[in-house]
Amino acid sequence: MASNQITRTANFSLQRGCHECSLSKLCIPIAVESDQIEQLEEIIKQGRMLSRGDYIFEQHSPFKSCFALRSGAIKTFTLSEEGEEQVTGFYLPGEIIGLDSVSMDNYSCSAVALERTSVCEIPLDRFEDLSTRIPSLQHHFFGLLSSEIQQSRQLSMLLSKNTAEERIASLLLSLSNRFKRRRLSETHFKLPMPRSDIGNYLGLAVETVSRVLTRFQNQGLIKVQGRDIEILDLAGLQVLLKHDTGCIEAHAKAGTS
Amino acid sequence: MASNQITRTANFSLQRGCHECSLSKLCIPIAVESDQIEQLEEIIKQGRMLSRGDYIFEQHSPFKSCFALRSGAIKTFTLSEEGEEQVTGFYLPGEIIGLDSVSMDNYSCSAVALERTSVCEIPLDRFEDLSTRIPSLQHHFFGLLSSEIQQSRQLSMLLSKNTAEERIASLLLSLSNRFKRRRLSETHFKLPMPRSDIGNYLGLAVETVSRVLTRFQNQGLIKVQGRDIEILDLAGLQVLLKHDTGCIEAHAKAGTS
DNA sequence: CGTACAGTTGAGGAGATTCAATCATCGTGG
DNA sequence: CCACGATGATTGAATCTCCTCAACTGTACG
Repeated sequence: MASNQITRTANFSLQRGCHECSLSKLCIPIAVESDQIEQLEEIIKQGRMLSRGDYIFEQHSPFKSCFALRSGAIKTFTLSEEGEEQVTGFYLPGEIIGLDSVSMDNYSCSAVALERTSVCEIPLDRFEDLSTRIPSLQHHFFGLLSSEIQQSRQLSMLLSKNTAEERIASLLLSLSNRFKRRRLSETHFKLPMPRSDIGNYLGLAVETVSRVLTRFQNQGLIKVQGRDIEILDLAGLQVLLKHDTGCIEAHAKAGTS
Repeated sequence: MASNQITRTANFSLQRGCHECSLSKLCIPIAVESDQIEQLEEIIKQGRMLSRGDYIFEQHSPFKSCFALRSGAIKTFTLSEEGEEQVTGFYLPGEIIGLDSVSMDNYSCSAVALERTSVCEIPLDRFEDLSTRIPSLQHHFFGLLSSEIQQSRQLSMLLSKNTAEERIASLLLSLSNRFKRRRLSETHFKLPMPRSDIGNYLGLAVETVSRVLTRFQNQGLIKVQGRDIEILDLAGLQVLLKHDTGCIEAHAKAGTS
């Protein structure tokens, strides 16, 4: 059971709170004045640690909270009746998961850690309450939800119109951008997910993902070594997507407005 | 210019307000007490009429309002740099458009009437303001945005995993459900959009849409006569989608929670 | 009544999938 | 510490679905 896995890893604070968090300029705190940040900290449960494979929440279980990702990486997915998995998103630090289940009774997907990960819990009833008192917070949250819609739309567009190469280029560039935003290298990073998850997410067979990556390598666009990716020709990848405006951001998840 | 088309059709009230609107149980009013409904009416501009081809708003123009669809039908779409159209959604009475642009500076897509249509305008700054005073309204709007995310996710899943037949079956069933919700026939209706828009939306060539529809007809699932659709075997269509839970609702847009 | 436009139908081709086999990598236990 | 199994990743060959191109038919509207 997932719930066991969650409780197995103790709840302890990595840091004292949002005001000291290195991600505060990417995450929710960006929406509130510094003198209101303690009200935010009051409702947010800090830094739960998770190991790879641990569930943050499970599809169909009662919805209570969204989660802000502090470190690590998370994938969300749904299971069909036949138990087939469908990956719906990858999330990196500073991004928020569970937005698609807000004000639903149950989570519409499961979330699982792809590596050692820590998250902050945002109980939504208390957050809604706080939002009515801090209009800028409400405004920000509307924006988060809205941009999540837009990003999901762009994913749909990517899936409906673009080839395998374009889809994978798009994902690589999205990851690159998101690493860059955190002041990490935009050209050299490690994929947090296996090929199978990439394929599942992008509507491609694992084999196709593999083939495209080696093709990119042969073209001198990237250098692949397992999950280690080095982008040699950023512009070259971008050219592949020139068709669809903004699809570079298609997988970038909530976090900035 | 689209703005000309908008002003060309005069702004006049079809009905006095939300409290008399036949869609009040599908639309925003469902979220507020009857004694608060006048506060809602105060900020909502009623019943602007539009002809086929008229724009409700245009991509990249400044975002101000969302719109509730009162009658008719609307499609939303984006244009790529090369001017290629990408249909992002179809909307029917009781549903709300513009949610993907909330708290953005500009609309992220254009919205155009597919037939004679009337809409109610919801200026978002005033709506946000009202939301802080009516928590149930804020809660409802969070829910609207959230379910829009979910529906967009389900569309992504549909596009990434399903065949042409499954996609089209899904759209037909979605329309059927949405007509049913408005107490119209769920088995006999008129498609508000041309085949090209269906194909564009579902990531299929027009020819494929046509072929699948005739195939469905030959299989006795439906009866097609141009845009006139009669579903002869509702269960049969549903069987085609048994794989993906919920994708029947994938195209159903915001309106109920 | 003819000109657009929307929709249908057919033939051929391309991209991605599936099936199958091989290779690499990582964590674990002997 | 190395061998081993398991999982992840790669590569090849055959197949299939859907797209493209093309021609044709039907329909709406001036």
